Amino acid sequence: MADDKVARRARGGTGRTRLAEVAQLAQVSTATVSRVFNTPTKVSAEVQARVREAAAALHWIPNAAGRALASRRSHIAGVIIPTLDNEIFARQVSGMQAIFAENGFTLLIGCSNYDPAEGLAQVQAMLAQGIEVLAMVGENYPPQTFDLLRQRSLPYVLTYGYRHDSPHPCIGFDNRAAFRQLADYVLSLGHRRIAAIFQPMDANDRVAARLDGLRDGLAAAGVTLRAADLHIGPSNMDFGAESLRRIMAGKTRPTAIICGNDNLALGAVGAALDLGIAIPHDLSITGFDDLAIVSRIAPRLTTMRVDNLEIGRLAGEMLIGAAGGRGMLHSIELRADLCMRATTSPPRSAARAPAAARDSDNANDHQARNQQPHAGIRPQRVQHDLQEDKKQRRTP
Amino acid sequence: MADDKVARRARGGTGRTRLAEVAQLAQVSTATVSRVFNTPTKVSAEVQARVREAAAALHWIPNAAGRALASRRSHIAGVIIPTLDNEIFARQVSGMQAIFAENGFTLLIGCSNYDPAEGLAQVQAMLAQGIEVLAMVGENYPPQTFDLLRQRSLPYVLTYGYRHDSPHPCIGFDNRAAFRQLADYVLSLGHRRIAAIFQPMDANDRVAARLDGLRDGLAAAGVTLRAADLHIGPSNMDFGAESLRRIMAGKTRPTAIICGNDNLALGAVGAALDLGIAIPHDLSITGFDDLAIVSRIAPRLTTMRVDNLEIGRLAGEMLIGAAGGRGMLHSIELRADLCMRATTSPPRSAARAPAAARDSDNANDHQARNQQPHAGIRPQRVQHDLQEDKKQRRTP
DNA sequence: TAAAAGCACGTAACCGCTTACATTTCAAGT
DNA sequence: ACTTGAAATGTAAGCGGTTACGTGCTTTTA
Repeated sequence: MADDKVARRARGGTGRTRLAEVAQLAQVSTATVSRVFNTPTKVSAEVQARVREAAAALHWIPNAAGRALASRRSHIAGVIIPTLDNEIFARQVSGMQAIFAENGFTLLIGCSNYDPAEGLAQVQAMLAQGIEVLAMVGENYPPQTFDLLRQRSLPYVLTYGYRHDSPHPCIGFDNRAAFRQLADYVLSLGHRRIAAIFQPMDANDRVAARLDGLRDGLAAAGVTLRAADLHIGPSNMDFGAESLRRIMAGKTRPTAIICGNDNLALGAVGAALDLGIAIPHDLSITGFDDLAIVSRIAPRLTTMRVDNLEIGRLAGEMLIGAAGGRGMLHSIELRADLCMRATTSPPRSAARAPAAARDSDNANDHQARNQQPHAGIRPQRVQHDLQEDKKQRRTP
Repeated sequence: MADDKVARRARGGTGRTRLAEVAQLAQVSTATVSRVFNTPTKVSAEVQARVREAAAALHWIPNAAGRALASRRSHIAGVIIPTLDNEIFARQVSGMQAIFAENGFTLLIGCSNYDPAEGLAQVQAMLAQGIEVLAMVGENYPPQTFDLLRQRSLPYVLTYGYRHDSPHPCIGFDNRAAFRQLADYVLSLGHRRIAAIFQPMDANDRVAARLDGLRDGLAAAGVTLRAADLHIGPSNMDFGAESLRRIMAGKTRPTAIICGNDNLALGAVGAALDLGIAIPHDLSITGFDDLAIVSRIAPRLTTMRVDNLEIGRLAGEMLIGAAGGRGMLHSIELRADLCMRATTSPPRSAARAPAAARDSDNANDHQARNQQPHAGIRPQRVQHDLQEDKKQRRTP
């Protein structure tokens, strides 16, 4: 009776061919089939051939859920990025995916849209999916997020940013140091009145670090960033353009503008040109990221570059190691390279600039090297991209 | 004896808290816990509260593998794109992910790197993961791919391209018609010697369709595309630039160049400017895609726009419907809108051009309207972006 | 040459959850 | 008062694999 009912129960199933069917066709046990695909050395050649043939004949594709359940390994990795709508994150994901794919891992991608809470939600969803390891851009997530990870002792690594005093393993560059470098460079050109256009820094540790770095540099040179010269808003070209117009509408204009990233810089450059402001003669502008486009359009943007593909790869490799039990999680610092191009030069008032910039007429005069020099010839690329083509590499 | 051994067996498990533990703490059966989270209406309020409390206390996150196995539903969707390194695909994925997330689906992203075989491999991996539905860009996949899908009657939709005679449901625009439109536009400006720079079309149906559309248009006007004027190569700015130099090195230069996409066009424009060729006066250039950047930098590129975010959303919605058993898969054609901007104008030889272009000196002279005009005022946007701001919409 | 040690493969107990069916309870219908 | 049925909960059989153990057999080892 009871047996009847059980037998009558709809034979659930997904309809997909199962390992058991392969086993039946190959006349072996299910265990053997499993071994053929997981530990082939444990199965004789003949049997193996028979099983593979059967599997192929039935178009069998193993069911990942069943496998994950039984083996307690999902072979799924996760990565949380702010948005796919950004070349630099997309590139990181590309690098990571390549590594994970090579190692039989599926990569789950989650976008936080720059919202910490959404980031946490994504992490939870991924934990449900059974990710074995996780990479996350930045460290702006609710503390609870890291508790969850620690609780499950799930290997994770933060990417893009690097802070020597971070409590988490991270792979990236030091935002603060990078902007300090940028500030030093601009100051070395002789600029003393400098404005800044940045993306919002709530929920974005990286941006805050950048601004800190900028301030470090300015402070060291005795220059202050006036409140009126700091514009913070959406990270897009429109805001860059709008901010530039606002900045240049003031009574005393800065001679240089440091932007939080390339998009803002691109917008600012465009707006400046529209206003008839000569770049870099009347105004120097810098970006950050070295988006593919910025070195290919005029005026070629001075910016800083980080090898995001490499960040992705390194993160992938480290996490694969951690998932396998081999390898330890640790931090890796990458260099951010300054790409001096055609949107920076000494200010017109360079004659009155400090010693460093006065020593030699040309020493820091990128303008002379980059823009149409009176001599008519333009040898700028050679000099100009001096740093530009150096490969980025891990800091020793 | 045997019992002893069984009992002694290592208590496997992942270490994660399980539903059973929640049930125990809440003093209910596992079935009830499951119901609380899946069919809450079937559980009384008090019990529900007790269960939720227990789950929260234990930080329980359901195991997706177990759930998938038991329910025969993975709640996983897949999407295959050529590469993440492209704004248009990234945007499609964004749109799709938003919809899927809203519906409790996890989106798996796979990149084929423009390689059909790799695309098939990705599909197989996704089938293993148990995707319930699939979106794929383009239709360039080994036939076997579609067999697999049909075999499992897995709902899928192709995106980006649309062909009324396609055997698959697809959501996108008609590449051929779009390039026909582009060709007609360029011809209407009076151009008769036209060159083309395209990405490779092996393994890329979309590109072939584009070239067909271009040829359709030219043929209708009695113009032929000479072999020497068709340059095919990697879809990047470098190749665009290189091709332009090659084209302009010929004895008789074309007056217009139609590029397969914005990247190629961007490269061509840059190279032309470097050569001192006036755009669009000496040479008109068109792109395709309307990347975010191309309307923000000078000279603003004439191109065509497709709403990729919408494509993603529509695909997501349709597939969600299909996964739920509701809703049918069908094709949707979107418009591709021509964005006439500053890189196209009648050729210098317009005096000898057909009536349409001769009527007014300025009618189609984008150059005059967009670049610094002598008059000082620049009313071009109004006229110029006439079509540019129209929202793209589904073809009725 | 007998005992120990591999090998190759089969058996069956899970993995964590869902869900068909069984059971209990209680208000409504007759 | 008794049947009926809906509502709430429990019981336990899988879902499709993996893998610890067990079972014959063929090689070493002593």
